[in-house]
Amino acid sequence: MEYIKQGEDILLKTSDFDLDETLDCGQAFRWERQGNGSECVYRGFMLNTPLTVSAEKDYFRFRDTDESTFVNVWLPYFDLETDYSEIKRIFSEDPALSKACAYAGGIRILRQDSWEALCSFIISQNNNIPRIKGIIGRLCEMYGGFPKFEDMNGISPDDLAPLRAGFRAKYIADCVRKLNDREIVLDDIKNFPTEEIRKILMTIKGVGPKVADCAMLYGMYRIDCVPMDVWMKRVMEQFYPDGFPEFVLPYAGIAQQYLFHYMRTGT
DNA sequence: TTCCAGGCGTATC
DNA sequence: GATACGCATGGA
Repeated sequence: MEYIKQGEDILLKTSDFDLDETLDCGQAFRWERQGNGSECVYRGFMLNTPLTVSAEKDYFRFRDTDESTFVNVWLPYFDLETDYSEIKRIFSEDPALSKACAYAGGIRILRQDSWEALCSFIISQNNNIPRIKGIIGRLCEMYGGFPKFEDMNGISPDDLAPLRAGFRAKYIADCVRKLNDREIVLDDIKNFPTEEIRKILMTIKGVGPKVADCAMLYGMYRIDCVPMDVWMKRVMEQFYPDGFPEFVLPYAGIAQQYLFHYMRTGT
């Protein structure tokens, strides 16, 4: 991984990175593909930090940002300092994972903000991706950007009616209240053991095992967490009736991302 | 019209 | 602890 500045833009050379596979595989909901389809350009945000990123012949072009933001926000966000070739080499010992990596080897885990991930995946439950994006988009409209939970202090489910989030509105309200009351402090618990974080997150209404694991995997970089949704249950039944092999476990969350995408859009 | 979507709360056993 | 059912909304 190396980058250079070119005028206002930053050009990045790296491997194991595909924008479509990474930004459109159900781990983040605020990236929109631009243009006609022939060129690969995405615009989106991490909280309220904007970015336009495109894939060109030999590099990725990062626009609407600056070097300090690139280094401090986007390098970690796209997990660009992790060697995915090595992880895929480990996965290549497993037949199903090997296929999943061959199908979409440019997936990376997005290291998102813990609150943004938690909020997004509360909204995701029993929902489809276009509608998840719609609800989060309306949340951002309501607040002029992705709100801090402090901005939402005192919110009631009725206040959230314009989001058309359905039964999830009361879950968002409960989450916001617990964070504002400091009943749960994400910055503190993200250092706790995984099991303990999961237990604490699940005290929030509407947060069960799956949403908790998404919040941990995408919002706290717990790459051993495997969110078990309907698709991953199918994967496990079909390929891993006795669970993942031992050598996958430390990276099971990343394995999950390849397999989820493969099961959902491949085959 | 009915079914389903990156689940979870609740009731019941 | 396991299982069945309802849930807001909107697209297919």
